[in-house]
Amino acid sequence: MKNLDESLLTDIPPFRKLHRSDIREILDLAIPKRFAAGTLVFEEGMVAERFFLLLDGHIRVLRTTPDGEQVIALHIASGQLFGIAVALGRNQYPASAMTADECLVLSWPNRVWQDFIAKYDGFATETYKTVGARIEEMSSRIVEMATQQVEQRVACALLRLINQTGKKVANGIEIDFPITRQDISEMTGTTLHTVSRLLSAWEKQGLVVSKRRKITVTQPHKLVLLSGVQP
Amino acid sequence: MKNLDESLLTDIPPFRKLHRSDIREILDLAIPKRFAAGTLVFEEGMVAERFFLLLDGHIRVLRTTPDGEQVIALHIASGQLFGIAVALGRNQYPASAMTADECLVLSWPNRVWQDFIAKYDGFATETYKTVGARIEEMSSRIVEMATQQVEQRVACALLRLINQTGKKVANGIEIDFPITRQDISEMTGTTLHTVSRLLSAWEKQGLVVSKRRKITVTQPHKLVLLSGVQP
DNA sequence: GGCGCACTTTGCGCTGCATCAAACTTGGAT
DNA sequence: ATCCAAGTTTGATGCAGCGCAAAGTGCGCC
Repeated sequence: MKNLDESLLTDIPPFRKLHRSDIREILDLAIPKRFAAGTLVFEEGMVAERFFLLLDGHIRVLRTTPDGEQVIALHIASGQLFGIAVALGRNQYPASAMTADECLVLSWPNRVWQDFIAKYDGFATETYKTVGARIEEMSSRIVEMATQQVEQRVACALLRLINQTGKKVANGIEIDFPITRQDISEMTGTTLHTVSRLLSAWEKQGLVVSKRRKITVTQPHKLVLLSGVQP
Repeated sequence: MKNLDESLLTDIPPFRKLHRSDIREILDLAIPKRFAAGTLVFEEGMVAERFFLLLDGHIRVLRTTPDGEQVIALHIASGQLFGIAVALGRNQYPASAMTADECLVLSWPNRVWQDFIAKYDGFATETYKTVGARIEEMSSRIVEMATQQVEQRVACALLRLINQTGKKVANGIEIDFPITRQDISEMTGTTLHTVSRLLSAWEKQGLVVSKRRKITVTQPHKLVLLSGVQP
């Protein structure tokens, strides 16, 4: 499309070191698109032809089991690349990407990837830093799922969410996109019932406040205690 | 050290496209080292100064929880790079690497990484393909842990092991390095007791044969059925 | 050859969490 | 204003698999 403003990319790590003219070139190759909440950007198994940058909103990376259960592998916050199968030598997307709220996304065809890597200083390094962070997150989740009880896993999931996408508000830190008990159960490998019971209990103890599709953590510190890191 | 033979690297993907002279250069920069079974090559949290290639043997990638429990994140088969924190913008190793059997390892200082990437055609691509495969494996494990019963998870773990490091023998496919019930429990987030019960049951049904520290899968197909993929 | 350790097996009771079931709440659509 | 679907809460029940305990077995080593 036309006339995306250069300032869109200047604060985003993979592009931070670039000159205005480089950013212009990059933007001119991009296709911007708006997605409504709850829509798929791409689906697991699709042939990967493009890679994406989330400019605004929040994205869930999902995998679906043969019998239709969903698991949320991770969340993408704005400013991050996603769907970068091309960077990892995959020709299909290994998971689906669904918007959690309204999203603004840029995308480029895979063929420009090599140019970006070769031409733009810091692009490769910063991108693979993101990959490294995601690997670290995934491996932490594996450790959690292997060793911790449900309560601790849910606490960890909540902490991770407020760290990554939390917004400071009057009474604490809130998760600034709509999220249901079901979503949290899909992040932690439990059921929405159990998550509901936990949140109710925590609300009674004053650790969190939650309305429908909205959670605010009022006492992160106490949640950390529950999560069972370094006892 | 001296005089490593060029043929060591010619079949290994990241180096496959290179000329003999390039391989010579690369080998001259490498330090080879032998590790006995059950020793640490590097430890979680250590400042990452080198990256590694496993020439022979098998390596377990471990993480340890605050209360001392171990989780096996993945296994490395010979011919693969590991400890490539440098490729992912990390300056500490995010996990420990322990040999499962006797291993022969090459290593290089991180500072040559950029040169390898820049200079050697296909090195980056092949390396990141490996990274992609590991991400895929980890995300599959997350899905399994979130949705499957212990029996299915153990079946999956066994299948993964024989696919990655299995050796065909007379009566089936064996895992060709020593592995205990405890190890399998650390891969699947269960207890050695449960693994022992499962293996005993499977042995009665003729799916596997196992001796101490040794497992042979005799009927992989039936194990696939148990593992619960695509019903 | 036999001591001792590391690994394995098996039994039993208990519990954390899933499963089933049903009512309640909320916000958006008409 | 009313209705409805989506999300949430709460109770009751069952069982997979963990924790604990104790005995068995193969292997390396002196």
